[in-house]
Amino acid sequence: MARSKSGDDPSAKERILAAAEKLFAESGFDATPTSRIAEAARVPKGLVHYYFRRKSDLLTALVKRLPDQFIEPANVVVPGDVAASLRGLVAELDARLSDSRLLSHLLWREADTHKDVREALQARFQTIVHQVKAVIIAAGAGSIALADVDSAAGLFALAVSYRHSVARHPEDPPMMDREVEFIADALTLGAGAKT
Amino acid sequence: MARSKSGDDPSAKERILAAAEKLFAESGFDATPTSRIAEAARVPKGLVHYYFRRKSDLLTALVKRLPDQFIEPANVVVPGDVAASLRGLVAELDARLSDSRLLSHLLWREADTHKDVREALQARFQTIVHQVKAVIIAAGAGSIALADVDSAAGLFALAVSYRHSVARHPEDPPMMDREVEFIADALTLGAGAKT
Amino acid sequence: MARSKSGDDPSAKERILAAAEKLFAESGFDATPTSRIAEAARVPKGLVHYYFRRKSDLLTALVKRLPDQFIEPANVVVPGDVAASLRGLVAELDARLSDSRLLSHLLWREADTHKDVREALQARFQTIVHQVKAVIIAAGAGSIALADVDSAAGLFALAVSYRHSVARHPEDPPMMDREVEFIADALTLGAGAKT
Amino acid sequence: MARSKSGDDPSAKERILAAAEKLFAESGFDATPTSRIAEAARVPKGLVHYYFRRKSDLLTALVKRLPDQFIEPANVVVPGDVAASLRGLVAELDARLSDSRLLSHLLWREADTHKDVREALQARFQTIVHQVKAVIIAAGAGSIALADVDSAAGLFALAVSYRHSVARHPEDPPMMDREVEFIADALTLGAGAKT
DNA sequence: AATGAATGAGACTTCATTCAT
DNA sequence: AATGAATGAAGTCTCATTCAT
Repeated sequence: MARSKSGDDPSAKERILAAAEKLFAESGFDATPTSRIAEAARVPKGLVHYYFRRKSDLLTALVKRLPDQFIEPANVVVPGDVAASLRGLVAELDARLSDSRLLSHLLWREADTHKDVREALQARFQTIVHQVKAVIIAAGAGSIALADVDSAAGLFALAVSYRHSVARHPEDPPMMDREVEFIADALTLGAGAKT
Repeated sequence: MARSKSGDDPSAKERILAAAEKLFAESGFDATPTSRIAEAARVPKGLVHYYFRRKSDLLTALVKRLPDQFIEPANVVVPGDVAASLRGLVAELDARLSDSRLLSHLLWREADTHKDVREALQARFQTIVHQVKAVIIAAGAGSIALADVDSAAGLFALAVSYRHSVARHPEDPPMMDREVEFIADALTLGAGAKT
Repeated sequence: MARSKSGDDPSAKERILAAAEKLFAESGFDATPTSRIAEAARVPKGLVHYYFRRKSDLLTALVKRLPDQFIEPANVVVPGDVAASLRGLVAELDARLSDSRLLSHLLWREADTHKDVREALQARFQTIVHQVKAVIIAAGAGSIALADVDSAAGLFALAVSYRHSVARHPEDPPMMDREVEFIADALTLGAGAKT
Repeated sequence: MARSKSGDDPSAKERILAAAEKLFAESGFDATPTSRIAEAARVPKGLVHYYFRRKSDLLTALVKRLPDQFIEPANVVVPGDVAASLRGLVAELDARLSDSRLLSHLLWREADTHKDVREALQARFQTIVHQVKAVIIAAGAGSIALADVDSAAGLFALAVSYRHSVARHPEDPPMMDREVEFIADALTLGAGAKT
């Protein structure tokens, strides 16, 4: 009886979080009543507030579920081939972030109103920038101008973030593999080297 | 005080829109009660709904106030110098968009929930992409690979949009002139030409 | 210019009343905003309140437009034939009341809330009863029991009122010629005579 | 006072319905704010909307409380005496409907605006017509013309409905036993038989 | 006489949150 | 630990009515 509702169902708390993530992403934080979350999670309304005293605690908990992005650069670096390395990094980030696409987008939207969320997103952005730089340097050592690395990593992180967080509507400008190629090539050719 | 409501004061309707823009940008659309807008605009609560029957009409009206972005490419193109041309374009767009920074940011956030807003932003994005392409082609004719223009224009527009729409918190990664330079150089050097 | 909007149009005041009658009957008094009346009457909103300071004045004015129901019994009485006389009376009332069907129904509905209206309807009902009695007596003199006249006239007036005021939905039980026939026959045959 | 909310008090939900019935009947549906209902029921305003999400749900719930009118014809039929049978039926209906006089009247008034209500009233009317016919046929078998039964039942049902639904003001024409007698006699005497 | 901008009271409704059980 | 009834604050929106012109 203690686990009457379990079996292999995720725990009630887990179901609540999953429902919140889905509904927040669909309709926005403010437009999603906790009652609808309870309904979607198939738990009584009271339980939502039992686990998450304030509604915003749901958002905070969701932020904590953001998957870690730490990637072993070694796994994607193809020494001497920046383009291939970046392609590998894109694939790796995609795989790792695709699970949390809804979540990323939702956080992006609520970042303004919730400090928690904003900080989490900023940290995530910085993490990506650092990883990109590490990969570029590891792959391009000797063949690229270091002066370009910051610019390229910034653009790259921007593109990836945009693709995973902001651009969610089918009509949005797709974030495009050719641009990534463009950056890689530019680096290799030493664009900006003269700067 | 005798002429508090007349003289050089903007009209009540204008004050309402200005207050809405400010408050929406500060706290978000949902978190801003119309009553606070009325208060900030120094008009009675009823007048807000007299001019804007539904709250979302305020957003629609705000969208219509988005300044036109049509720029005469001729004004910024420096023939033969892509970097200078893009720098000119950035300056031009900055000047034109800086007035509506709050507005852009607010719209970006509400794009998910309001179709009007989403469409306006998408149109605006496309406009910028087209202008960038026109400038690049005009400035770089003969010296750049046309195959790169789309990639470069996409990245550039993305950067500009991001800078004007998303990055608003002082802690956000600043949108960076060096990246623009990087793109220009890459184009000139023919990055991606081999694709 | 004084009659700039006239021509053969009914006066603005008249148009307002007509619009009010139609809209009140369609949606009810409370559910009809004066603004919609103004719109339907093609007059500025201010004019409605200029002519009818309070909204309820519209109802009062409408009551005053109730057509007089005074019928010359002589016109419908067929001496010696009660059935024919009642049939004539029905036709006469129908002709006279059909113009005001909307109005009757509307008044019926609002009778509870507006004393004016209630009194007008009661007066109208009494008028009809009296007329029915007069017709029956004139037509049936000698051949019917006077004791029945009140009962018959009451039923008859009830049927007519119902038909003109309450039963407006197509699905409502139609008010039925056979019943009128039934009453006439009953009178002639002396139903209730033994009472 | 310690048990003000418990004991033999009807439940809060019941009190709300009772208050709504009373106030709607007194002032009409539109003119009764839910806040006044809450006040009359001695419950906080929020509770009214907790039980009845929309105000119109109150009406729907009230409709469902309409007492069933199914009467065992056997209980009122006096074989061979139509008049007595109809008198019995009137008494029976009166006893059964008198509790819901306010309710009936209120529903009648709102029938135009609320489809639910209209349908309920129409069904109720048909039920009464059928019962009247059954009683007449059972009581008058052999002694009345079947051709008259429909007319008579229609008139009778009309009178009863009117009496229970419309005529509520003391000044309204009373609904009158003599009319019922009149109908019974007419049936027995074969009024309309020649039709 | 006529107009429509302006006003503010108040209605319905939603919902996060509390609390007794 | 869990529940769902209960609460009341707050929001959006409608509208009759007033008033300056």
